[in-house]
Amino acid sequence: MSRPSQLKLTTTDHNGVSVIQSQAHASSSSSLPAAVAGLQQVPQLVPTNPSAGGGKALPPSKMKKPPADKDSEEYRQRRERNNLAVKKSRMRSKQKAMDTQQRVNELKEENERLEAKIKLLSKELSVLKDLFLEHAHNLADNVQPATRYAPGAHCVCV
Amino acid sequence: MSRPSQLKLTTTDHNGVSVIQSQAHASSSSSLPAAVAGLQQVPQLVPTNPSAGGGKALPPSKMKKPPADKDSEEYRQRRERNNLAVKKSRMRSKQKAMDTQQRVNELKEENERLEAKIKLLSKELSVLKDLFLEHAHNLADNVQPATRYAPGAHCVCV
DNA sequence: CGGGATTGCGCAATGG
DNA sequence: TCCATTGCGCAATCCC
Repeated sequence: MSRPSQLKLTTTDHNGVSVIQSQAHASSSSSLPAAVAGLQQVPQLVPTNPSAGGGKALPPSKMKKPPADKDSEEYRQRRERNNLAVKKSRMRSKQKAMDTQQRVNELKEENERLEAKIKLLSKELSVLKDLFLEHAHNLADNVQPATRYAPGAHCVCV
Repeated sequence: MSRPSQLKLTTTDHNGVSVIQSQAHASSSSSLPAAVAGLQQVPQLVPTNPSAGGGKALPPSKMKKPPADKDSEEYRQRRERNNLAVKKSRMRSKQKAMDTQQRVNELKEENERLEAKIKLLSKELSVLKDLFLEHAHNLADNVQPATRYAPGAHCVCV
């Protein structure tokens, strides 16, 4: 049935969110080449949505998703891991795209090859048929002067 | 041409930047958590490096690069525009990828079609050639013994 | 419940 | 100057 997997999320975001970002730390970031983008994103209120709509069967587990303490060491670790995963995923995605593009090129080439072959075969066939025709005419002339083929008729022996 | 395009930004360690972004606003409806990504990025030090290395030809224009005043109205405007552009660009990118994939499928189909045709033509050609051989034999053997076709051979005149 | 893989998104640098 | 593209990080999900 329908897959509600994709939230719509009409983000008409006006984020006028107030944020406090204090982070005085020697981020152990993986020394990215361009630390250029040393940004940081500040999370916004995360709805600790406890009792969602139809929820009911779920045991009342604590459901704690603390505000992702940016200072937390574990947090940074998770972030770094994810960043890595993201990079990997994107690389593969890009690679796949390139592969697909290349496949197109290969197929196009192959296509040309095949078309050329078809052209060749067609020509060969044509020549052979003409030969046959001629032969047929000869036979007709010599053997049966009476039986004439109408113009355009062919004699194909199979 | 040395292009200092890539800032190195040796963030050796004091990356500890603390920023305070207070913009308490009646977040009115925007508090919508559903706006899952209502984040904000905090910029990092942007080296307002005025006296760069080899620069020289450029007229001493004001060279104003205010560290992106987040509060600036114009800033927000630019950001929003860019976000829009980004979204658009990504959409096109994705679309292109899908198109490419579809192209692969089409080409594959076309290929099969062509190969089938080749097979057909080849067969036709083969038959015709055999016929030729047959006739050649007949002629060579003699000019008399009428039907002397090999078992299975046919002579069809059309 | 954990953890990598994806995905949508915003920011900034850069290209045109 | 503006838009387009691209690399990157964050967070929410998806999916084992």
